[in-house]
Amino acid sequence: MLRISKLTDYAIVVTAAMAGDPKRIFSAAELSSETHLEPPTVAKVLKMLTRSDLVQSFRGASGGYRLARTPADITVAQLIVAMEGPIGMTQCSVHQGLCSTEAVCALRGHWQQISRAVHAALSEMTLLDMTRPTITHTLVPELKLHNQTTESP
Amino acid sequence: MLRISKLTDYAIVVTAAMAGDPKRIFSAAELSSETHLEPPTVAKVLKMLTRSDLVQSFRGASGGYRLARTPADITVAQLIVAMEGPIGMTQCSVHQGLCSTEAVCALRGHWQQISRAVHAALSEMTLLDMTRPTITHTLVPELKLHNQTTESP
DNA sequence: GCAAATAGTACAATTTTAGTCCTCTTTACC
DNA sequence: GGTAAAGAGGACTAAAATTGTACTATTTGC
Ligand code: FES
Ligand code: FES
Repeated sequence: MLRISKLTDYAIVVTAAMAGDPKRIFSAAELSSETHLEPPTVAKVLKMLTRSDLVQSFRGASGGYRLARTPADITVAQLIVAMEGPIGMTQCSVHQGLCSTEAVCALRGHWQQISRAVHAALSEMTLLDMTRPTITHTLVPELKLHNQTTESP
Repeated sequence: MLRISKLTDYAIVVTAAMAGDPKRIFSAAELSSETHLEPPTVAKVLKMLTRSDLVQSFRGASGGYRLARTPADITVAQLIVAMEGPIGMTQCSVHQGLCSTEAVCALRGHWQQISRAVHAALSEMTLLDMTRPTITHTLVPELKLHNQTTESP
């Protein structure tokens, strides 16, 4: 299914909520009730994002979190990388020894190429885009070109 | 990490091996020794691919498997879909009820857009491409346009 | 009929992921 | 200075998904 983890999904929900008011400092509890996610989960996500410098944290009473940059400068790719590590689709992008003859195997280079393409696609969507009304920048005509033979349940 | 499953990886290794001689009928055992993957694993993968009509199977003595189409007509996207189901990156692409207010949530549509972009990227790589020497069709200049701020170990 | 080979299904073990909790440190405010 | 609010960090449990394997049935060539 080629999916991101739930935690990553949450991270985007939470940051999208923060993007609604980029200057404001939100406590984890506030974000929890706003997003309807469990407080410990929200806290965990925010901590991870803080370590990657995508959000700023303020400790102490009346502390909280704030986006470290403007929503337009935070991409989905960055969020995914922060939560899951580098985008690489195969084991063999990292290790080797899976394939027939490692030395001869052409697949590896191609996987890296594919990963870059995916990364590029994910880099084009920013948090700002995500907060816009859904079908905003409709590239609908373009989409018709790829008629999904593979449906979507 | 946004990765495909190992089984999917194997599927591509196996089909790439078959692409080396598209007309030939390989037994699962042959493919196993050629790819250095365990026989039961190779068998499982081939069965799944058969159900999606990406490979043809021939039962009985001297039976085996063969690609159902030419390598140029089988894309990585098709292989991934065959192994993992439709490409959709989030839960919320399928279910709903995760986000603040489902009705208002702008994310869902954007996720679908992203998934389509990824699918398009994966559709551009065929099995034929995969069997070519690694850096074959270098779209390198194009890649430079997206300077990865997020590195890649 | 027999042997080779796939189909299909079911299962156990492993590995990941999710989710929670607890303790420590920092800071605002009285 | 004391107290309470809030985050940092890590450890731990439980649940889910993935892997890998085994077994039985069916098909086909000789
Ligand atoms: S399949 Fe990844 S290096 Fe060969
Ligand atoms: S986050 Fe997916 S629908 Fe809102």
